Amino acid sequence: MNRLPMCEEECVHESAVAATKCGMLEEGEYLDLADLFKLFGDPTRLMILHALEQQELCVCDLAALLNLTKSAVSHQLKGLRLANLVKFRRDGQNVYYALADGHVRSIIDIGLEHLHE
Amino acid sequence: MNRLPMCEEECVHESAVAATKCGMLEEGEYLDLADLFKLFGDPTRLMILHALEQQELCVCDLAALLNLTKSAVSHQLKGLRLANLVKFRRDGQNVYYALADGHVRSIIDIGLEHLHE
DNA sequence: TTAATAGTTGAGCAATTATTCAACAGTTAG
DNA sequence: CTAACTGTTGAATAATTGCTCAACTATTAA
Repeated sequence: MNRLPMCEEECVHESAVAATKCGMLEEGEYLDLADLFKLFGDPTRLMILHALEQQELCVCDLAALLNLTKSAVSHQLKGLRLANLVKFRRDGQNVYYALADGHVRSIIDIGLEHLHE
Repeated sequence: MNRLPMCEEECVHESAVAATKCGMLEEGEYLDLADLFKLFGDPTRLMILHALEQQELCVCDLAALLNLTKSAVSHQLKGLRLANLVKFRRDGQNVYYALADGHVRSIIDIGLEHLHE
């Protein structure tokens, strides 16, 4: 996000850049989008999300499934909660987590498709 | 990826965990998938990808469009290249980059859909 | 009430990463 | 050839981040 030296302005296809600039989103959109995709950029969170694709699970289940501490799982779930990727309900001592909507599955599926082609 | 203390094994819904475990992928898949999504987890790379959704551009164009140095753009493009998200062709002094396939657009679109709902 | 279990949270540490800088390679023009 | 330009690369730095640890809250049972 720094200012450009003049020489970098000279070598550009100006009309192409101008046209592309019109189609760009506001900077905040890219920041929000990046924060969302960062959540998919960690194997632990991907495993949590993929597990929850299959069924609702409590924190302890996820910890046992993935060989992690409850604390580590809870920290990751917090990020997923704040991004509205998972929802939760308390039942007695347990807190059960589930996917909030179908976007998680869609994104993971496209990612796997890309890897396997 | 540490070993669990015994107490964490006791509080688990064992059949749910066992069933979920069967549906999980191999660990390497989650690592690869995370590496892929990490590329979407940075605003600069997202802007590069979104610009290339609109048209093929050279490194200098991207640098001017995004107010970055050519070096910064080139570094980011390297990651995108290694993940087969972008392709490139040289024409004289310029190297033109374009999206490699439709997965980038699909993933970004779903991400935006999630943010805006 | 006390004890036990499930879950959350904040601080701190180790590892990852985005950018800058400087040097280098490839192409074109004179 | 040299000079100018586009683009790449490696090292270094600054910022981010995932996990652990310890302390805490909440619910249940005795």
